[in-house]
Amino acid sequence: MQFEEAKQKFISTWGSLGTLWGINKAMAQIQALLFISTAPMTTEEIMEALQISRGNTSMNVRQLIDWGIVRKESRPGERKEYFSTEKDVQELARIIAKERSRREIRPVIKTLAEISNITDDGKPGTRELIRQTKALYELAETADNMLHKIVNQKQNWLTKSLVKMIS
Amino acid sequence: MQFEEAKQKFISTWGSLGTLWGINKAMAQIQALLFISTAPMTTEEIMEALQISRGNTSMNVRQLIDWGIVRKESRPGERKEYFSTEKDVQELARIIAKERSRREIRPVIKTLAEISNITDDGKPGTRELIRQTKALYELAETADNMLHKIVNQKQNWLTKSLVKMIS
DNA sequence: ATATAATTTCAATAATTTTTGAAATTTCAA
DNA sequence: TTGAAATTTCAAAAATTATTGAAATTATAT
Repeated sequence: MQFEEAKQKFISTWGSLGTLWGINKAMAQIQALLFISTAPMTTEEIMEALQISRGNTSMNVRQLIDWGIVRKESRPGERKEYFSTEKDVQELARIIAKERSRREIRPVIKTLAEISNITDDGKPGTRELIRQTKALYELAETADNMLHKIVNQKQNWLTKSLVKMIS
Repeated sequence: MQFEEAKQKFISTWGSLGTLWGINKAMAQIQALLFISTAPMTTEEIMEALQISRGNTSMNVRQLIDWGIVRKESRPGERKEYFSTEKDVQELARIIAKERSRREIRPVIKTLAEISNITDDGKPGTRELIRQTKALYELAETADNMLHKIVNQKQNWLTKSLVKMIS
């Protein structure tokens, strides 16, 4: 496999993986492109590399900036903007985990808490609803906390010491 | 909030959360419905409760069975089938984690390994591609292993002892 | 074995999501 | 300031994904 092929493969793999962390294909592909780029890129260059429109590029780059994954930089004497992504995978994981939690997990946990707190009228249906939503609530809460603990770990968890620890 | 409202809210919340674990809305809603049901349900009852078509119900129930989350049971003297879901949240989490890993994470890890193993021709672009895909590969591999370790934990990880452990 | 209830399949349709592209707006070098 | 380059916006179009419903198939109580 040559460079160009490998590069395309990486971009498309990462792009289709977008769903896994809750973003769309173009957004994930832009991030992938910047992630393996040796220098910040302009809108024009991104459009060219991924064969997508200006509007699409603009909207998705903006979203990546909202997520805190991409940074904008300007160069003196030049009007156009240059974009680059967070290059450290651990920091990337930390940002993604935090954002997904905030955008999707926390709201669900909140709703589960509300539902599991309805008044128990003693009917079996109500009982089961309360019991099961409570169980889900606890699971979600624990998982979410655990995720934060792991990604915020100062020491490098890639060293696998953490994995060994919980084995 | 009354039972009916709470029930609908739970089904729709869980349904929209489907994307988080990679399944579609109808599939997630059926699972939600069964999860808080006090007894196994027939196709007819699911259709009625969720207001969806027979075909849709059939396909999504089958998919849930493929995932190993729903079980079919038949009763002597009755031709129709009854469906029920795994009721234990930890077991549910275990199944979902295992399936998502197998279906989506492992294939991506495999691709990342392939890409990071292309021959280094010394060009900066190639260097960066290799460096970054390797870093992602290691992160993904570690995270995937960790996930398995956690959900397969025999002792109840909801007790938060595990969370405390890695704090 | 048969009749029929139950389930599955799948082409057609609907709903949703993504992308485009051109007009409107903003930005900043000169 | 000015004006052109750059960016953003957003309605329309395209692409994708989900759902329907009726015909075909399967399963089983009698």
